[in-house]
Amino acid sequence: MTGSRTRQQILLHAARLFGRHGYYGTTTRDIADAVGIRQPSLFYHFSAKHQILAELVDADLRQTMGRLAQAESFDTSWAERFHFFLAASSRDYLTLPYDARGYYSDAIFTEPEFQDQRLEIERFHKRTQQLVSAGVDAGEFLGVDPVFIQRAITGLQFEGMRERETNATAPVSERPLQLSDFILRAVLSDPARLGAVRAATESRLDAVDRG
Amino acid sequence: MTGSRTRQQILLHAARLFGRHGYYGTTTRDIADAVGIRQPSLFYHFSAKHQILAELVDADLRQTMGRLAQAESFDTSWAERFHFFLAASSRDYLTLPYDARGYYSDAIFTEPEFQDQRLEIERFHKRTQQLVSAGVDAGEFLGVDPVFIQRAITGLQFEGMRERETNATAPVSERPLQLSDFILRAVLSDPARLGAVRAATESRLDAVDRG
DNA sequence: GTCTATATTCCGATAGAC
DNA sequence: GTCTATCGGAATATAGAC
Repeated sequence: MTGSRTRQQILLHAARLFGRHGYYGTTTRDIADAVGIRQPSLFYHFSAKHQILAELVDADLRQTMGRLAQAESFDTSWAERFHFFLAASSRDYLTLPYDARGYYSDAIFTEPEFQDQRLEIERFHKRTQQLVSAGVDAGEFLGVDPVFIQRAITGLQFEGMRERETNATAPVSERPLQLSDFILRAVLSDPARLGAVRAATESRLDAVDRG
Repeated sequence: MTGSRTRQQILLHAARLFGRHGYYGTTTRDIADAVGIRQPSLFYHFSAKHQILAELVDADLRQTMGRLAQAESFDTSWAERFHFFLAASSRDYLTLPYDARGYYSDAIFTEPEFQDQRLEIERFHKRTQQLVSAGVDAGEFLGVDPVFIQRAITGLQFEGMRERETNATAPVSERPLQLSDFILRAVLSDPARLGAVRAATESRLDAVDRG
């Protein structure tokens, strides 16, 4: 993410405060205090409070959509594609200092100033549902409702974000594979495949890290 | 829930608005407009805005804790107890006109005026984790992290509440068993048991309905 | 780029008439 | 039990000095 050091600090602390107290529960004064500047100084870097959240969501959606494209590009089973996507995009919580994925279902995006984000989130949700549908059609997944699964992912990632922002001792490094294992166990027609699927994801994540 | 008709209308519309826009994103004027009264008239029925949310949470926690006690009282396997609790407490979304379960992880409860609710929610989370741990110790469940499972339930129910409040066409009647099946499939050591476990829950829910 | 000072709007809550 | 009128405080955002 580009911008001056102060600008990055604003994004970092805003993401953490939004995660703890929500968008409306966080004031521009709270953000400024966390950064160590006065409240009006925020408006030199951002034209409005909602621009801060919009930029956080845009950056995260770009990365998450990239993870989806990366997963789809693998020449492998739907189970491995899905598991990799879930683990990799969840793991991005760890490597990014801030993350707004948990807001993907938030009612905040019904506000007119967030229309661009709402439309992009809808596209992302649709593509996630298509990934699940493909696995169902191929017989790899049980006849689950793709909309339910997509909403389950959103709920689990929202809760994961909350856990990171509200619980300093959260064992966050285990969560990405816990989450992807949890969802795959719930949808796989043959749960015995999970061990191999997980191993494939681990080797792909290692490859991504090295290259 | 006791109280005059207007008081019940306030609780109903407040729950829906909190679900759509969050606690801070909902103003007392929004609630009053939905009920069809003027904003100060709210304060004849409730001494403060936070008393509205507190009452919603108290009523829901009473019911949910009752479901947990009911599930624990059954002389059966941990899988059947857990599945019944998840389906029954999720189904309460349908029979109650309003519900605040989705807020159980909300940062709002770190505010001092919600201390009572925070402590009761912590007790509820602990008991849920104990139910999962018992199933793990008995070998019925995989060696999952009870804290992760409890947070997963919270995330899934939060998303379920959001779906009900933001999507008028949501197929909400299927969600309770979808949710309990989803979680049980993810934790059962022997996934083949799910059919029987689900059947047991369905017959228990029928029995509960008949009295 | 950050500051002080302040405009403006909005929110929760109270007072008192009916 | 609901209303009109309004208070006090807090929130976002702007103006202009440094």
